[in-house]
Amino acid sequence: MPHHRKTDNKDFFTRVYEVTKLIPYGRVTSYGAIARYLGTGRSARMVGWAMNASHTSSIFIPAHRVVNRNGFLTGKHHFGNTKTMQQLLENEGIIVENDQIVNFSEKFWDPATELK
DNA sequence: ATTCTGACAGCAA
DNA sequence: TTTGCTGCCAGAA
Repeated sequence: MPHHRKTDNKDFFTRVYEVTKLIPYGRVTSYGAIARYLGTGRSARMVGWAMNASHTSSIFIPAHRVVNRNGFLTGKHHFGNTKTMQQLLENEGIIVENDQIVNFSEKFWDPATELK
């Protein structure tokens, strides 16, 4: 990919969504893990941007399954209600205490090792 | 064209 | 252990 234009930017968001959609029900991953899987390991913040934009997408993107590297629900304020993200996770059997996922290592799904 | 901003992550203190 | 700073880089407050 020699060039990097607007269409490519859109591809980045699309690629982020593609990976996000593959996160299994009841599992979670991190912004950085998605970034690394896409080969842009230093663009974790951009993954956050993509999650923010995903809410306006007509396609369902399970953005609630993306948390920070320590399992904290750092994106909770970007859902309609402050409690929404946690509720969505709890609906999938994930336990959240003090904005952090319990047994995070067991729930963690790393695209780099799970996808081939 | 320029500047500002973050749903992060890593590391220095 | 915890906090604070810095690099990051695509969008647009």
